This record gives sequence, structure tokens and C-alpha cells, in this order.
Amino acid sequence: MSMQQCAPEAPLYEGELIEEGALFHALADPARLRILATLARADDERCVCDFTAGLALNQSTVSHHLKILKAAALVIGERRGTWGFYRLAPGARERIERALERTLPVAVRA
Amino acid sequence: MSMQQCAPEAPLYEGELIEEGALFHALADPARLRILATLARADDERCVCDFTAGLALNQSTVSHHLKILKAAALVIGERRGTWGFYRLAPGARERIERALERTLPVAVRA
DNA sequence: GCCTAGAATCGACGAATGTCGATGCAACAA
DNA sequence: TTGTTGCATCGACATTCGTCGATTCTAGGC
Repeated sequence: MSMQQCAPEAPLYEGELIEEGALFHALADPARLRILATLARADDERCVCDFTAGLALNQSTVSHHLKILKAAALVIGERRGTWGFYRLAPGARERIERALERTLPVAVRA
Repeated sequence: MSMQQCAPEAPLYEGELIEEGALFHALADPARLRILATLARADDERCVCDFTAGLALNQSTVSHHLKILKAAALVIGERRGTWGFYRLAPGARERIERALERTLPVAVRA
């Protein structure tokens, strides 16, 4: 018996990471990332019409992506009059960073 | 005319963010996140059999997820003898952090 | 040689996703 | 009132995704 052994019983990381997966899922689309990147660089809010004009996508598709980002609590939407305005949700980046930290902690050695 | 105005011409963020979206896509599944979390907490590599045993998934499904993580350059796989071993790719976390930084930069005000 | 075991690949399936066109809705303009 | 405009919602479609069973491949053990 000279065959290389694999450790007899090595358990997996216990966490389910379901919420983390859902959060990363909201980031798994270029159009949504571009919306987030625009909002992150805006001083304040941005009009929905900017996204429908700037993205090469149908208006209903843009609305669909905004809904997903809102459901993930990454953006906050508000309607004033005829126009809709969106802004980055407070702590959006921190939530992503924490999800990443729970998955791939910086402290490699505990 | 008292209607609230939306800025006349506000361009979007220029980046395409396609690669970033693909990277986040690889993270958009709890099983893959759990594999990554396990590898990140391992001193070294882990046997594939640990994942097939620990995840409530078919062996072919686990292999499929490992292939996706490998294609995203988040893990490195090696086969020695009968067993397969995977480890976290060097700089995996840094690549994710940079993708996040390109999307939601920390420096809110340029 | 033959047989076994771990892992990757293939084929198929249902479910979810991204996209669009059409419709609905709310608010303003005339 | 009627008409218009911006956005959300609905219905449908093709594509992708996650999952499984079966098969293939490689490497050891006999």
C-alpha cells in the first residue's frame, strides 16, 4: 500500500451561505453592476431615465434589474412625480464586504 | 411648469463590468461558496471526496461546481492518483476585492 | 490480465434568468 | 376632460443553470 491518502474525515465549513449567495447573485449581471457603479459615483440619486437611456436595454428590462437590486437591498428607490430616482443603499458595500469576509476571511490562520 | 426636473443628460459609468459580473456569478451559489469557505479555512488542499461527502449533492454536481470555480480561477485543482485535490487559488480574495472596488469604490468622493 | 474506486464528462430534465413587447398605472399638461 | 409621459407590471420566449443518472477515464489492487 503506497497509495497517497486523503485525510480520513475532514468536515466542511458549517455555514450555509445562502444569503451570501443571494447577495452575490444580485451582483452577477453586468447591467446591474453598471447601475451600481453609476450610483456609487453619483453625488446623490440618479433618475431611472438615465439608465434606460444609457443601457442598451429595453425599459422594462431596466426596471426588472432595478427591482432585483432593490430586493437585494443594494439600492433605494423613490418615485417623485413622473420620474423615479434611485440611490445606493447605505452600507451596500459594507454588506458585500461582510459577505465576502464570511466566505473568504482575511485571517487565513485562526 | 412646476414639475420636478431630472438632470438633462447624465451619462452612466463607462465600464462594461462583464468580467466582474462573471466573477460574481461564480460566487452566486451556496454550494460553491461553501467549497470556497472550506478551502479558505484549510491549511492546505482538500480532497474532492470531502465535498462529495459533506455537500448534500450528487458527485457529478459537485464536480460541476468545482469546474465552475476552476474556470473562474478561484481554485486550483490537481489529481494525484485516484483522488483529486483542490486548493484556493492565490489571490482569489484579492481578485474579488478588486472587482468590488471597480464597481463600488471606497473613495466615494473623487 | 481483470476488477474496483474516485472523479470527470455526457445527456437529459425542470427551474430560473434575461430579454422583449404590450399593457397598466400614476402624475402632469393642455 | 383628454392626452402624454415615465415607470412598473404582465406574458411570453429562448437561454442558462443546477441537478441527477449513466457512462467514461484514470490509477491502483488483485
